[in-house]
Amino acid sequence: MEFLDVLKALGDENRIRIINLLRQEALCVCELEVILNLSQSNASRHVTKLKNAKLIIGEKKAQWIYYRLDRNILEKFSFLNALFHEDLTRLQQCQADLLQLKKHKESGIGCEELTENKTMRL
Amino acid sequence: MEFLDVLKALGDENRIRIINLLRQEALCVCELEVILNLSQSNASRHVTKLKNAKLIIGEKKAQWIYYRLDRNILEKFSFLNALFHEDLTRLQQCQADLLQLKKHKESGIGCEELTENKTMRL
DNA sequence: TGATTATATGCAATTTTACTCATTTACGTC
DNA sequence: GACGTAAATGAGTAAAATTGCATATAATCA
Repeated sequence: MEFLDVLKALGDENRIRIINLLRQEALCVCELEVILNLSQSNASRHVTKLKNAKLIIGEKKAQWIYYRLDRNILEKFSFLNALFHEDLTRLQQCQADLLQLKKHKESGIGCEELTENKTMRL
Repeated sequence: MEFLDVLKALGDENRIRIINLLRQEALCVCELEVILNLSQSNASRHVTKLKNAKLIIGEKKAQWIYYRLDRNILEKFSFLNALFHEDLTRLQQCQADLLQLKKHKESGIGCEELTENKTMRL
């Protein structure tokens, strides 16, 4: 059942935290890596698992791949709406992670901003 | 997070099938065993896991323990309502299991009925 | 009391999952 | 083309989960 793949993909703390961040905005692996303090390969593997479960999709932009929630699956399994938009928002860890995300974005050391700054400096 | 325990408990086919049956009515381990064709210890272990995640509670009656969904958790995590009452009902396997449950109940060889018949025969 | 039934659990085997390290592939900059 | 960064993946390991078999406990019945 693909339904079970979805549930299995959700049964991991790191992947729940990733989902929570992507709920807010599209992010690439290197950003998830920093915000959640995961190793590169570990972050990538969790993202791959979420992608295989069709919970997220990635869009390539230059050398980055921006991952975001896939709306198709939200329509397919109605429990995901409640899970993502209600239950997740109440979790302490998820709230803390969103703060980290905000900090990270404001710090201006995001992967893309860095490149843009480099470019601007030329 | 107890939230994660719930998600992990749901990430298994046998446990989803158990949940699906208990959605319909309270059942004891020996009935789940027959309907889902699981070994006794395996059925018991899955039930224990669901119980630990507080998804189900058991009520002892004579030598049986009747397990049913715990309404408290449904109020705590809103996604469970949609999951149990919408998404589960659409799964082929779950629909088939409900038919099996019906058959099992009608057959009159349920654990309690058997005892009742025995009693009546006396 | 002794036999039967329902349930839980200790132990061990097997499978699955998560993780790290090192490497590869792809894209972009100099 | 050489170098640097992003992302994926192969290999290996450690931890966790699933399961079966045998046994233990508790309740019921004869």
